[in-house]
Order: sequence, then C-alpha cells, then structure tokens
Amino acid sequence: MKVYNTLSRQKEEFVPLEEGKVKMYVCGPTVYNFIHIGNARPMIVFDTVRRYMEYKGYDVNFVSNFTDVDDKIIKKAIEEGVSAQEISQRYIAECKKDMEGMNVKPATTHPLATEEIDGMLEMISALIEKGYAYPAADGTVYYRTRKFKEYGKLSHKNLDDLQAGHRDIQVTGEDKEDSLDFVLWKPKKEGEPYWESPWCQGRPGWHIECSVMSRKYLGEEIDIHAGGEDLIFPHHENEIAQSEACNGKAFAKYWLHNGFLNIDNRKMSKSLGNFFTVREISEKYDLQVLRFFMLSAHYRSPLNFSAELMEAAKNGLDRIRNGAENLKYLSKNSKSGHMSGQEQALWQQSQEFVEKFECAMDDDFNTADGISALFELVRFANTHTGEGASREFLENLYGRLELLCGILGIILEQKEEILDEEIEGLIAERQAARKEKNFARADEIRNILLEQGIILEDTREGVKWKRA
RNA sequence: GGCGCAGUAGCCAAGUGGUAAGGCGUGGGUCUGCAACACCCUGAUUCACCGGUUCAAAUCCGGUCUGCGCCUCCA
Repeated sequence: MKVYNTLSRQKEEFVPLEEGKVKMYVCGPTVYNFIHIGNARPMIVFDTVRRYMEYKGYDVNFVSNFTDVDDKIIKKAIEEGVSAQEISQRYIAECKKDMEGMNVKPATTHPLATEEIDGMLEMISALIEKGYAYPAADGTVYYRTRKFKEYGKLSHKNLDDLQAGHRDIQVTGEDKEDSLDFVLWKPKKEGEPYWESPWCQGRPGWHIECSVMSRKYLGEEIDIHAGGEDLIFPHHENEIAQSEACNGKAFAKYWLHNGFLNIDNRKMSKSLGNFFTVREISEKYDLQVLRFFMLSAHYRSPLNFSAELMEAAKNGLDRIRNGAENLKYLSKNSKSGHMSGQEQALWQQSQEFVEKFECAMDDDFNTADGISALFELVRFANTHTGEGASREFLENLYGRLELLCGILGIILEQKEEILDEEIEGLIAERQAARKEKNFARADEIRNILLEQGIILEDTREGVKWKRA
C-alpha cells in the first residue's frame, strides 16, 4: 500500500510503526457553527482511509479532536448571549448528526481541547524548560521558532523566505523575540473563558492542543497525521515543532492532506455567498450522495462542487443502488439454491473487480478508480443475472458489492419501509387497472403517487416503489 | 516575491513511457401498454500550445499560455 506523504512529496510504501496497528490523528473542526461541506471532505476522505486500513486487517486507533475553545466560538457566544461551552456543545452534537448522515464512523476517541488543558500546560512547561519557549512580560508564552532547526520541513519553506515574504506577518506580538514565533498560551480578555497557569490566567494557542491530544491518545510517535491542505502551514508545521522539540522524536511518519473543495470553481467564502453547510445539503439530498460525490475524485485534487455535479453523482449512485436492489429482489424470488457450474465460473470471474478495487485503493487511496471497479461489477451483475439465477449466486454478488461499497462507506441496505394502507390500496388498484388494460386509470394513479413522492416501476419481478 | 498544483470527450474523472478506464449527459436500438430500471450501440486518430529525448510520450525534459492554491484564522 502506497501513500503520498506531504513530508517527502512523494508516494511511499506504508509501513506501520507497530505491526498490524495504525495510529492516526485527523484535525477536526472548530465548533462554532454547523459544519460546512469543506469540513466534510477530510471527514469523508480519512474515514475512507480508515475503513480501507481496517479492511486490510489493521487495528486502527483513530483520533479526531473537536476544537472547543477559540475566538470564533467566543464571538458567537457573545452574539447569542450564552456561554462558549453552550455553543461548542451544541455544535459538537450537530456535527455528530451530520457525521452519522455521511456515514462517517465515530473516532476511537474524540478529545475536546478544553478537557486537555493540564496536558497543554505540561507540554508548554517542558518546552520552556528545554529552551524552545519563553513567556513574555504580559504572560503570553511564545514558541522560539528559530530554535527548532527543522522548522519548515513539512511545508518546505525556509524561515528567511517567510520573513521576507510580501505578507506582513510581523504585525502582531510586539514583545516577541522574533516575528516568526507563535503563541502557545495567551492571556484572557475580559469576559473570556480562562484557565489558571504559571504565566497568567488565559487559554491555549491554536496549535498546542493537537500535539497534546495526539501524544495522550496515540503516543509520542504516530503513523498518520491528516487534515486539509490549508493546515500544512502553519498548523501542522507548528505541531511538528512543538511535539518533536518536546518529545525528542519524530512526530508522525506520514502526513496526508486533502485538496480543497471549491464551489462553482471559486473558493468557498462567506463574502461570496457560496457557502453551504452539510445540513443544507441534507435537505436536498441523501448525504450518501455527498459522500459518493466526494469520493468520485482523488482526495488530493481540488474538487469543484455544483448543483449539476451533485445531480450527476446522485444518478451514478442510483445506478449502483438499483443494481444492488435488483440482486436482492431476484434472490428473494429465486427458485434454485446453489450455484450452477456456469455461475461458479462467473463468480470466479467477478473476483477481478475486487482486485481492481484493491489495486486502486492501494495506490494512495484512488477512490475514483475504485468506484469505476464498482460500476464494472454492477454491470457484470446486471448482465449475468436474471430470473433463473440461483440464490447463492445472487447473494454472493450482493455480498461482494456490499463489501466494496462498505469500504467506501456507501450503504446499500435500504430500510424496509412500510407504506400506509391508502397507498398500498392505490398500488393494488393500479395493478387491477393494468390487468384490465385500463391504462388511463393506471397512469392516473401513478401520477397521484408521484405527487406524494413515490415513484413506481413495473419490473419483471413485480411492482417496485421508491422515494423520489 | 517565495513555494506548489492543475489543464484528458458536452460535463465529471482515472491513467504518469507501450498505443486513451469508469460515470453523468446526448442520440439510436432491445425490453415494456407507456414510463422507469436494465442491456446493446453511440463517443477524444487524441490528452492546453510549441519544441526536444525515445523504436515508442497524455505520460520524461525545456519553453509558452491559461486557471488555481498556500505563504494570514481557515478542512
């Protein structure tokens, strides 16, 4: 299995630190609002990475944090006149609902920044002791960036370029030793949440939480650290500086970053008004469609989002679901139990799609190629099954389809829904009308049901219905 | 100014040295009372452009054009 490592800028063979185990940390969202579809991309992508690792037999310890102390949370709390904690707890709960909708598995551990303050104080103290950090007069604690010789190794920047850059990054922090130094601990402002510390009453800086939580739940050295590509600098660079200076060993072996999600070919931003939350999308589409859409491109490529592309994704996903449903239907009514000789040969043949799928996923999680294998399996199943197929063959094919979809987090099993009596009656009446060749009445009933969001399909196996 | 990414059919998107996957859409056909589903057929003599290397290039090298990202909170 090969993974692209931002650190080396190339694909590398994945070798876990400890055989059979994967320690993985994914930077989670700051919870000040409903998550947007940009937040959803790393969640879906790295959930898929996790599922594939598990499929390959690894025991994956997957940690993803919620940042629940931050300027934006405090701002929102002030606007609403409630506590910061109320805001963060509310949106953590909402985020978990969205994750469930997208079929993103809960992490092994979801730590909260506010519950890890002790660990942060400890790490900051250790950094001060080792000379990698210093408190300023007002109680702010800064990281001494130039002291960490490898600073810039992830983002491939050198410190002098940064300092000479067009952007003036020297505005803040007047009492820093160096303009590149970043904040580990900062003093509270009036009305803000704060914690006691040796330096001042205050709260942690932006980067220390991930170093601390990663170490606490996964250990000093981990296999994979992942997040959006915008986190490479400065967030992940700073995490490396903190963790490696403190622990004296390599922090993460592989750094994985997903590309950005654009909307109508432009960066998503509130000022452009092209800002979608997952919740908004869920009002229009099954979130499975969003997941399928996200996986239709490689995770490192930029991905464009538009209504048209979502429609295309929906149609593609429907093709897979229809195929699965047909197999279900056929096997329910199948007369013969075991596979015939011919079916056994076909079953063997269909193994090639699994191999193609694994090959794609082994190559830096090429889900787009994996999905093409899925489509080929669907066509294979549609072509080689019919009323005469054995139950064993149909169930095997369904199982194979379900297995591959499961790795991508695509759910095939639709909940058995029971229609109310009135609708059942109309369907029966339409069947009777069709038998009498009263097609006008039959079409009328079909339209009535369509208005209620129920689509009827007359198949060889009988009448099927589905929600629009 | 520094660092980096991308340009493949109407749209999306794999492929990164051996002669262009897959999906959506379009058009035609089979099936069906019709519709839907499904299946078959339909698509790039060609991969932004210009040179070069090679028996062989979408893939490697050089240049040009275009679009984009990061360098600042940001997934």
